[in-house]
Amino acid sequence: MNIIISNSSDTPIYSQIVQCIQRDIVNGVLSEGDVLPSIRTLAKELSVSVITTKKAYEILEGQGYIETHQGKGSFVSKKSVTLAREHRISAMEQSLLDAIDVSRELGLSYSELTNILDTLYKEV
Amino acid sequence: MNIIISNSSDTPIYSQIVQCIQRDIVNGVLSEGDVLPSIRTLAKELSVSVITTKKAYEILEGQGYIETHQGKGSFVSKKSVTLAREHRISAMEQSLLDAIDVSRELGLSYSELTNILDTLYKEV
Amino acid sequence: MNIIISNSSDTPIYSQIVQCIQRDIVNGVLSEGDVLPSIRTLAKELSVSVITTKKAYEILEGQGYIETHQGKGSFVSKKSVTLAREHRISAMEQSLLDAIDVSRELGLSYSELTNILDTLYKEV
Amino acid sequence: MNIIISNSSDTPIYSQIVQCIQRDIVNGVLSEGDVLPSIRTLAKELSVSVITTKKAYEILEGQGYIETHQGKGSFVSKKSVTLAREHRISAMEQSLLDAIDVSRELGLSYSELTNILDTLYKEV
DNA sequence: GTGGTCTAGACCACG
DNA sequence: GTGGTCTAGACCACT
Repeated sequence: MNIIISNSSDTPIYSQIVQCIQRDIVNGVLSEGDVLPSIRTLAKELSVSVITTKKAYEILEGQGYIETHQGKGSFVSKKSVTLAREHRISAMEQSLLDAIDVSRELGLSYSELTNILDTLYKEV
Repeated sequence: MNIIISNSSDTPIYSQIVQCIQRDIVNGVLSEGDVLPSIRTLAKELSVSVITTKKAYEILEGQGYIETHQGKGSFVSKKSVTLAREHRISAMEQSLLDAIDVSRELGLSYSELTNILDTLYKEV
Repeated sequence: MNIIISNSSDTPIYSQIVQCIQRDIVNGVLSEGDVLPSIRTLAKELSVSVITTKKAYEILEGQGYIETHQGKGSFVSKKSVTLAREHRISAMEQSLLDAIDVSRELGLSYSELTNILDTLYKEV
Repeated sequence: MNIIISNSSDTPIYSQIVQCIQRDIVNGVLSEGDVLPSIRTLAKELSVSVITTKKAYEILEGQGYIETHQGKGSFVSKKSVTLAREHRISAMEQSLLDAIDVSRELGLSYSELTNILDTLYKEV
């Protein structure tokens, strides 16, 4: 598990934590049943407030990624992998839809759009 | 010119105004030298505070889209069209790059990515 | 007499008119007793409001540069040349004082300051 | 940190605040990473509206002098010292250029100009 | 009429 | 505690 947060970013710290954990679940770095660090441990590691890590865990629990059991800790849930994958797919589709919208707004044809995608794909 | 704002949106009202005007500049609805409605007139039309419309105009001026002169009003600047177009293109490229990143994260091939793009393009 | 105004400048138009006329008096383009164009004529030439030219003339009269006689027009006053010269000298001194202030703030020595002045003088 | 504002001045209060903070950065009174007083605290101290201090901080952020993060406060940025110094130098050069322009307009020689500078330098 | 500055409040999000 | 957004007024300068 690998969480890096940036104080200078404009996305809230708790969101950054949420995204990092979701990413690790998609990547397979975190698997079903794995234990997450306690909110206090994580808060210390990241030098942030306990409130902040707590909020992140609450969001992840609300979305079904993790399950928290009193006195035992937080665990990666069964459905988390499927959830995370669906989440990333819909994010990708939304990005593509955004690009399509703008390309039409700019008067570009479909082949012009795919050419740009092609170029970008080779670059990175 | 056509500005529609939503109070329930989570993007601030002044941002919505900024985006609408930028969009109208890209679309050619607003051209170089055109006068924008006064901050007070626009505020009445949209039923928002004068300060909100003023903030939108200040941002647009800071980005070089418009020029504001005391006692005269606000005007679409010369470089606005170029600026707006560049802005939209880079936004589209960023969307595509995001989609590419996620597709790789999910282990999709390039042809799988373009198939999704193709499907989405026909749908909307 | 040569008045050029800029709508995009942030100095008010009436100030620009005042400065242009003061400058022409210093330069000798306007001499004691010369007639100035009427406020209406000047307003037409410059494509500005009559109120604006009127304000400029009022300021010039208040400072003693011109004299306005009902039905005859506005004339360059006797003391205008002396006035204008003094005005420019004090403006120059103020600029030098500003530069001195900043040079001290930056920790520059007197010789460093004069070196910069020397360089700038040769450049322009 | 030392901010003094004048209500009777014709420069807006928020500009005065901006200038004071820029000056303190040049002087080294404020250094990279230092926390600025919160906009509310500063507003109380100066007996001005929160919006006025906020506007000052927004301008400083736009110019790159400070960084503001929600819930954390405003901090002096890395590049602030360089920025501030460059800013002051170009301001000083502009003052000198203005003085040179006027001296030529008045028909003064270079030595007459430096004599005036010399006199002024000793006076203050 | 226009924008520029300022006030004295309010509610929300973040830590 | 912090800043971010917004309101509903006010007075002034410029055209």
